Amino acid sequence: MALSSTATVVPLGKGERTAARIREIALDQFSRLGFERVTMAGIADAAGVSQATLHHHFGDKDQLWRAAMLGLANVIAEEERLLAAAQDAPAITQLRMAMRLFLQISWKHPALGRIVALEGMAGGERLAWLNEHLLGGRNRRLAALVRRAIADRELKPFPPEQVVVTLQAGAVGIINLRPLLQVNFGVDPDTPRGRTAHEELVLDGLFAGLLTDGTGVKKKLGTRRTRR
Amino acid sequence: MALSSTATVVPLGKGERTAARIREIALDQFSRLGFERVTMAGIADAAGVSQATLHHHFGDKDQLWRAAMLGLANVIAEEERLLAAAQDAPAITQLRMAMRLFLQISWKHPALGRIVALEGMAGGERLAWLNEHLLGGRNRRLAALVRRAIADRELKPFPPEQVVVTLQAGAVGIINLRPLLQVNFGVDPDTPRGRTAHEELVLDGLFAGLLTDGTGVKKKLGTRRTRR
DNA sequence: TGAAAAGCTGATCACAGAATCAGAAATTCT
DNA sequence: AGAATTTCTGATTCTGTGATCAGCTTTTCA
Repeated sequence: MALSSTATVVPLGKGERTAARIREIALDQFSRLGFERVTMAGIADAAGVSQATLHHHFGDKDQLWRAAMLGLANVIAEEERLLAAAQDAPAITQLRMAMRLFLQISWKHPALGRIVALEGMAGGERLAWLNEHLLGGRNRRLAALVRRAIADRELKPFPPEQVVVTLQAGAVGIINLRPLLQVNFGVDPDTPRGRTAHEELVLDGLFAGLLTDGTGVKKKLGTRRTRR
Repeated sequence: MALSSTATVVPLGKGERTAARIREIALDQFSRLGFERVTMAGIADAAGVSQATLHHHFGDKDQLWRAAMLGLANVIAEEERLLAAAQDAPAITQLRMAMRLFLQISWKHPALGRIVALEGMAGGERLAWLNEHLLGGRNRRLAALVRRAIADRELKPFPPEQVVVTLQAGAVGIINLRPLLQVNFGVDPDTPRGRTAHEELVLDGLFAGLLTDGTGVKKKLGTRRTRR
């Protein structure tokens, strides 16, 4: 039940507090199990309220889902803010930073990656909603960065939209297929060490490629950490 | 309702025919919607039989799921066979071929990638089953190839298991996040042209990296097609 | 050809989960 | 304090879904 820092200073009333708690729990469950496997009773239980309370605050299950998703808006805004600080850097640097940020943020807020993967695969109305309200702007901005990086001759001239989704899909896939990693190789990526190794692998793998440059020596790239 | 070529020569009886049809439809629906969103009634409807028939042939929903999944065994066997033909080639070549095969096969049998993604993300009993009965051997074989390729100094020395899952996740993610691609950029990867471009992007992107080598000229790699 | 087995169905049951509602309890407002 | 409003609940309804079963039809086979 660790709650995120809601930046509001207003001392929210009782109703708003339980509503917020419900939203958090709902976000967690929705992202973990997917829409269908989540039950109103389950959320109510975890939140320590009656099922009817959920309906009182949010109407129906769909509306609760949307309310919960808006909790991710903060997360994305956080990424935007950190990225905006580097807006004068070369496009390729910003791109790399964006991917690193996404991985780090996905680590801090696992719901983000899981939701993108789950709904991105399912398609349908919920994906459309997510895109309109949460992801669309970010994706368009990334595509613009890719275009600039290609113009700068820093990226190979693949179709920019596909590059964005490739980067995104790679990251999302890797974040979410952890169970596969665990089941197959007994590796636990849920440790600080494992996580860092994973990040490096993803970033270097995607950007610089897995192949050596022929000499057997891994060329060290600019992987400097984003300052916090 | 285009049915795949069941290689059996025995002129299967009526019961086996409908059972096979049910399995096919079930595989399609399970991979598309995930276990929970699939209903027995839906499958029965699509197969043109009564719901009770499903239970007659397969017992319960879980058993039907497993029966349907075994349909993928052929697909994986097909990959194995094509790959075995190149077992004397360098490990890195085999790896690249394996990835290309996986992409091509996933195109021909979309259920494979979707299932791996869906269940790989969900974890749980069904993933364990899949791993034991379908994917485990393949993954271990890929890991061995990666190890050899690293020993040959062809791949950077990342942890082999993570490399496998990275490759797999990248491919799976890209195959399955098509709706995301479509929603965001209006690109339709479901065309021969789009598909090929996609394959190249994934393979070159993952293996050689998205970055140019500094000269702005894309180094052409051995992307020769597997003969059929 | 006739009996046995296999294939299949409509009807029905049991149950989980979403949604509703009247009213109790708590909070806010004047 | 007392009214009004908000917050919350237990009980209930309703719908969708998995599963069962008795019996009809078709196929198999001796």
